[in-house]
Amino acid sequence: MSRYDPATTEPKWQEAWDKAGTFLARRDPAKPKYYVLEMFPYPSGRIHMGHVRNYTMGDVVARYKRSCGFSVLHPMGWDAFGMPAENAAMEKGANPRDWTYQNIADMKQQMKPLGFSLDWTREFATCDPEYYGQQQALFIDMLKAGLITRKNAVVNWDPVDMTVLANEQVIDGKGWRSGAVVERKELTQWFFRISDFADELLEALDGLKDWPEKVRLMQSNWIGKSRGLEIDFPLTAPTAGIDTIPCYSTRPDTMHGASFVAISFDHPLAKALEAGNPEMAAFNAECRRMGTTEEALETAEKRGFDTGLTVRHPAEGRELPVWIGNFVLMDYGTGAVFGCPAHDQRDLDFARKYDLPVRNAFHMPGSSEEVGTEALVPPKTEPVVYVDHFAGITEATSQEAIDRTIDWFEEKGLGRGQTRFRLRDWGLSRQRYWGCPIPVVHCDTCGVVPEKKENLPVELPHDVSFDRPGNPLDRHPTWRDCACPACGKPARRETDTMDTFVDSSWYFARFTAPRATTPTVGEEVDYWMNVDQYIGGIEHAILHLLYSRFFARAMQITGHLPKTAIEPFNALFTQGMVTHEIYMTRDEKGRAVYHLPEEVEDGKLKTTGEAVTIVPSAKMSKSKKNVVDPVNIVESFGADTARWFVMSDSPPERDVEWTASGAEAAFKHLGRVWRLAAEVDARGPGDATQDEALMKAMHRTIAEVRDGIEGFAFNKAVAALYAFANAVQRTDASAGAKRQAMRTMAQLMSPMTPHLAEEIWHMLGGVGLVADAPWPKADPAMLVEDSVTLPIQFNGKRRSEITVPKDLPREEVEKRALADDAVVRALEGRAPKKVIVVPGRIVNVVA
RNA sequence: GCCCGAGUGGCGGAAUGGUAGACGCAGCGGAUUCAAAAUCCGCCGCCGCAAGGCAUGUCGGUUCGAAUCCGACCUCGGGCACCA
Repeated sequence: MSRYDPATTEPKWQEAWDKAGTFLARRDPAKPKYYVLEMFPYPSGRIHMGHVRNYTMGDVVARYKRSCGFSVLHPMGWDAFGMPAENAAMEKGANPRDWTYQNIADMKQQMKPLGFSLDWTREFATCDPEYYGQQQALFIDMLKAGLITRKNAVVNWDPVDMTVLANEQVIDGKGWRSGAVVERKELTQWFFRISDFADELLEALDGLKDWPEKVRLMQSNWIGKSRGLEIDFPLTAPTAGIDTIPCYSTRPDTMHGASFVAISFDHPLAKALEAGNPEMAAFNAECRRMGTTEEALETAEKRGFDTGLTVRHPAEGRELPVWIGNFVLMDYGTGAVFGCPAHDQRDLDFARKYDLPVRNAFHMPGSSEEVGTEALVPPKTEPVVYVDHFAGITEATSQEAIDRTIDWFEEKGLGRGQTRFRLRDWGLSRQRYWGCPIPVVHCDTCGVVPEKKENLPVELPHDVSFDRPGNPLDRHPTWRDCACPACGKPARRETDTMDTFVDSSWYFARFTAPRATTPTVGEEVDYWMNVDQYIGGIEHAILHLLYSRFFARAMQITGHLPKTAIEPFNALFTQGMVTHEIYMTRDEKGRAVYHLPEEVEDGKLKTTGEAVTIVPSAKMSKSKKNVVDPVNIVESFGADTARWFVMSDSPPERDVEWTASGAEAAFKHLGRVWRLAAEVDARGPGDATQDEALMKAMHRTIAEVRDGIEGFAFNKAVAALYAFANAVQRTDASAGAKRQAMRTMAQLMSPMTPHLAEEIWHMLGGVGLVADAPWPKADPAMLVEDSVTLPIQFNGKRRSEITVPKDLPREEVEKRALADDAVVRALEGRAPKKVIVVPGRIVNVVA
């Protein structure tokens, strides 16, 4: 062999690892453990470059930690429930279960050649009855522990298809299949009581030192702890048995500027009034068609309807009109707010539109400007001058004024200071087939009864039809029928299934004992939990991670996790996407037509020669056809090339653009490394001590690769390895020193390019597998240089540089700098005002 | 709309208060070759003949010194509770 051939080399070493059981996770009390986990994939059927990047990062960490002497757990599984299987059933007549398992088989076959150091014996899919049966057991335990409740919630309802729609199935307020205008419908559903843990989940964020700051911030804002005031606004004429409208506000200091009260279209008062007012009923009905997302609500045009009722200002006694506002959510606070147009932009827009008064509650010191079209929102930390303030405040920061106003209202008995959270309970019911059945039974005598654990799993029926919309479980001839677990009389199963977020909220714990007949096993979770390093996309920063954090607590309360695992993920890393240019032409009607990268050459279509428009890099997506299939890359260049490329160039947290030239360059480099190893005389003379320059470069590289991997800067580790290859290529060192250098090269590259590393390790006479070799250590003595080059600045601009011995005293450095030609010229005979010497870094002469 | 993040050569990026552009891609020049592929060596921010000047999304500030810290803005990306 005169050239590196991945097609024969890669399978060879994969077989060697398999045969030796190299990557099986074993509980070993003599070693520290390390659990590295990548967010498991949805089995779409094809792996994509995003998967390759995600799993390569995890693999680099797993292999590195293994070399450092840890007992590593690095498992893989499938997040297998979800809507795409049902869509495939509707579109292609596939059975969701068969479709999903075929996809899993396909994806596994595509993933295996990439050579990840996974323990495949622990693989499972969330749609395995052995998995979701244990999830049902967890549900029952959590229900009994009071962690789950039932209440009403609003869903998107398609009145034509008679089915519940997911938010992504609502397009411009219409059902994606039927095109019917979507309605809001209230259903009784199951909820995890996550809001009971709001404060706890918030406080514990501080302890997550190895999570990205941005993720902690996002979670903190999502939980949204606020302190405010609940104030009762008495109706001047009580209506429908309602005599006050309680409002919650985090800015009670603006109460003097209150000029209206807005209630939700779902507020009890609105519901009572609309019965006798067709116009109002029509307005409310329109509001209720708005969709259920916060985004839809916030971006919709602000509209209102005057109820004709008035309330009294609780502190000032004046009358304020009561409006229905399409921007007020019944789920938040009390479903009613007071509007202060002077100090809130949304309220101001609303007031201008409906000609409501605008009153200043305060102004900035030294001014008293009228509010025009822009609300006056002062910074929280600077004092403002309060106008006619009932709580006796004249000048204060808004935070001080908020606190004092809350106290004042509490003293007078007119309001209640409250801490509230934005976080709502987690609705887990889904009106769908392809999910984990909720293990409860509805009995006419006993009501809602949890299934007995010995009857688990409540298994999904296989014989289902998707010939019409809706949940096939509802119309299955026999599945619903069962005996009540309490009284034994005929009863009906719950046909709702669980949100797929439930499946992914505890899978990490299941990997520690994937075949157990209980959800977890004490000694296994005690040893393996927590996940030491979790890696996945930033799109999961809030929901998946927050739900998992809640689940860890709920599992601890129900005895399925130890107290030490209350936060399941010690360290989190969020990686960027893999992107690619988009190639586009237009058809005769001007519509965009997209082309696969392999159909394009030099900016032209290979078939017709037509020039394509190149749209800058975007997330790889099937619809834009800017996808590169990892299978093709592995076939042309080998797994190591794909792995090396996705680790190089871009920092892992940022997006990386896939380019054909970049992939080829990676391939060429691996060939060069192989050649460098092949050229080394495996028995040639010489030893490392004689070639200090090469050995210094080697130790520097050891340190840089270590720092790069530990600091999640794989691109820098790769850059260091490129530089080291250049050093080896250019050296005239002895065969012995080169051999040493290239063996270390094999070790340092092994986390990224494990197959090539095994090959050259073997060529150079390395003992056993490089995967089993202990990680090389950088010798601190080899990392220091004797002299250092210092740039010399004059007034902060670089003018020259001097090379001085490393330990030269500061005064001597200053003396030599001032003697420098460029400095002498710039000083023009003047004396310097100041000379700043930063040892080892820079000299700045200030004149 | 709200919350979070990112913007540096032709391109991906490095430098996280101290020489802006490590390393790689593309490009240019050379060696080798009958020729090509492969490989190797060198050059490579912009303007300028040069001296020098200008450059890290934009504008302003702090500092002896700012890509890095602060303020305002612009653009792009992620999330917004039933996509996974």
